[in-house]
Amino acid sequence: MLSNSSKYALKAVLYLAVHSSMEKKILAKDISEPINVPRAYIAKILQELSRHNMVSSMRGPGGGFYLNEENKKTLLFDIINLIDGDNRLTSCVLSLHKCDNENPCPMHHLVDDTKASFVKKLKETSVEDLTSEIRSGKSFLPI
Amino acid sequence: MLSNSSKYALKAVLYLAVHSSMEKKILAKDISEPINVPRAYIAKILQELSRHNMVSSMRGPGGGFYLNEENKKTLLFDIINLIDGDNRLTSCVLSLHKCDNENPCPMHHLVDDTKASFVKKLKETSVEDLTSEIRSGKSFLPI
DNA sequence: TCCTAAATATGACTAATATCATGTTTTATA
DNA sequence: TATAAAACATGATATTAGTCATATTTAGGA
Repeated sequence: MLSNSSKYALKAVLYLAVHSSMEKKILAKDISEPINVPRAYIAKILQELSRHNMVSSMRGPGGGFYLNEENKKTLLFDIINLIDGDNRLTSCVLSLHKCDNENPCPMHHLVDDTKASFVKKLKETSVEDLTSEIRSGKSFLPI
Repeated sequence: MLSNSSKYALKAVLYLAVHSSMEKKILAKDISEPINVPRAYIAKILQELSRHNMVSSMRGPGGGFYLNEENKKTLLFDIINLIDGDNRLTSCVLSLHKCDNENPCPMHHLVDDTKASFVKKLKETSVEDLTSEIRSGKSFLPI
């Protein structure tokens, strides 16, 4: 469904969303431990996210990663697309190029609506939206 | 979502379902071409399916692969599980081990019902079911 | 019974993904 | 302005998924 990398990206961003702010930046190594992702690896992913304006960062002493207000509005869909590539989510289940509603593959009807609704949700849910859920104790971000 | 291998497996089985019978066995190489999967690779997958009774085969001259009536009742879920391993379909989106309905991860609610309905469909759909769809021209199995 | 055609088994190779390591640049502070 | 702490960039390694090749076994037909 999702690559490890994009799962890591989501976990890191959600962690930042809950624990960081402009005044409280967090080091890569202090993100890696609680979300249980290798330090150097999450650093690399954070840099990619930073380059595309999905997380904010500051170099030097007192620096680190954090989310600004704009970052928090990032859609889950955009994070996944950045890390996993454009069409991992939307391509045919059997990877048939010609598959569409006019020329459906044998599994098309079986998965089309569930997939569409999944993608729809990813497109209408922002980091911010999930954050409030976590804050209110409706969901958790453990290992 | 699904690994290439299990997509290949599904395509091969569906191809056999439509084109083969006990009297009309098909060679691995004559399956590989129409479904656009490397010959040696699909052979390997077919052997795995054969070992687990999801396709039938016969060695020697005039041999090949085919589906018997029992094979056709195989559920899509079983094929995917065999190739991709038990919990690829059912595990948490973020790969959190502790994630369940009592302890949902932040994305749990977002994906739970769509995933459940997807798995449900895979569990209640057999190869046979899809075959009739293909035969009646409601869906297609091209490249 | 010998030859050939097929699946089967096994292992080697390749490519993609994931992980690690090292050096460079930026920024704050003394 | 020197030093240290951090992100950033790049490339190397390891692991896994996917692909290929070769040898073995089985079955049918001459």
